[in-house]
Amino acid sequence: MNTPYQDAQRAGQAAVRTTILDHSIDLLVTEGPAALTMRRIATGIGASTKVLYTMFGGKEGLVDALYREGFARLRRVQQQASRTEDPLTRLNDLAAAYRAHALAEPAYYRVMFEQAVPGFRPSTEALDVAESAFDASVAAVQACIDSGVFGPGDAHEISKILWAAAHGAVSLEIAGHFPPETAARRFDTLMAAVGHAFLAAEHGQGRTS
Amino acid sequence: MNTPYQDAQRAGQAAVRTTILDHSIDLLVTEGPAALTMRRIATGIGASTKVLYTMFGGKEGLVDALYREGFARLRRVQQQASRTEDPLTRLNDLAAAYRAHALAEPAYYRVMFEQAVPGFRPSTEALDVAESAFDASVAAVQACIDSGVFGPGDAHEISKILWAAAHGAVSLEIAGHFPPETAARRFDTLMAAVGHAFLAAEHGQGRTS
DNA sequence: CATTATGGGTAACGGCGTTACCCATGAGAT
DNA sequence: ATCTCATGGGTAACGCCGTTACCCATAATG
Repeated sequence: MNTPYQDAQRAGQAAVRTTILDHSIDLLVTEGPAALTMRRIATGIGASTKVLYTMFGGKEGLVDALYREGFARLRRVQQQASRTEDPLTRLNDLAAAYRAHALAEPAYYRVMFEQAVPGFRPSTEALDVAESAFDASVAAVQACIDSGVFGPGDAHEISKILWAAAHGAVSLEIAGHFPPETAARRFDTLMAAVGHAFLAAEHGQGRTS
Repeated sequence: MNTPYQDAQRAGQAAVRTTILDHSIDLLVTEGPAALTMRRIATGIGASTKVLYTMFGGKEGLVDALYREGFARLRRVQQQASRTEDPLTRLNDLAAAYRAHALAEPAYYRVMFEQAVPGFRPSTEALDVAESAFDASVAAVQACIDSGVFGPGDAHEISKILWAAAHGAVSLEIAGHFPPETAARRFDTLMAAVGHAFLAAEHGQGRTS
């Protein structure tokens, strides 16, 4: 399919690509989004800015790659948190892991949800990557439904709604609207309230079509 | 207390100040956060950038003023939406108004919640202004508690949790994670689910301390 | 009328994303 | 083996940005 030359070329490009991304991530995490400039990345790896442009097409493309990486990390964290057997406590663990991860890597969270890079909008492929970070959550919700803890419903839909709730609480916390002492309690109260609405029990509020 | 001269001087400064803010808002709403530069504001009002710096101290101060204005508008919208008598439908109206306002003025929403201006963090006074935008919501929750629709609880706390839920759903919608057709339904489902947890009825989930 | 403080305009500094230009390098042809 | 030529990366510039040092006109004070 490819000549050995093309393979080698491509391998070299891939190596350069990961080098660039590694250094960009380093800048992002250690100095924040403001330090993420094309010049600093280029000089940091000992190359000229031209390389970044031929390889990523511009800052937009580079940030898109970081955006994907951010959700890939979230996905990893979510999968590690979904080993618990009991479906309901597993959902709890996933929510807690979501908040912990957001607070632990605020730079990524800003890129992912707070438009830290001024004009950036994720591509549709990037949004798909983001979507896949919540596979574990969907599976946990499905397990809750299958085991009868939750009433019947669309696991995908319920997972999205849980995500919205978790994201809202974490987002306000990071934005400074929730004081640190109360933020954790409010997060737990909100997640418990939403989860409660989907329980199989008694009365039929909160169904999803 | 003040000499007439000082009064006149101050009046002139206040007029210049509102002129600057009006033009900044105009730029923000019509061209988005990227167009909000000190140079464009200055040339737009026919002055030099120096005026902006003597009056606001820098871009940070100017954006802080816009941040306050954004929450002042939200406050106004919320108060207009809180004329309904029945407490529970009033809460519903407030939530709907919150989402409608966020979608109608995305530029403000970005300044308020998505760090549209790269390094900006609101001052504590600005956060207080933000807080006051939710007075109507707190009052509605208190009315729900007083009328027995909600169980006993801290109205302030419950209002914050409702805010977090609404914000999460709207934020994901604006970020592109919720397709337009489903966003409204998800918002309603989430708000219904959270509200349901605080109803006075039967079982005691979702209390707030 | 002379002096002095104040406030705003000019023009610059350093940094940003981006790109036009140029040259070295190496593949393919003769 | 030499030549031609396409390609990829470095240099340096362009036009922005936020910010500020400098200068001068204006107006209050003696």
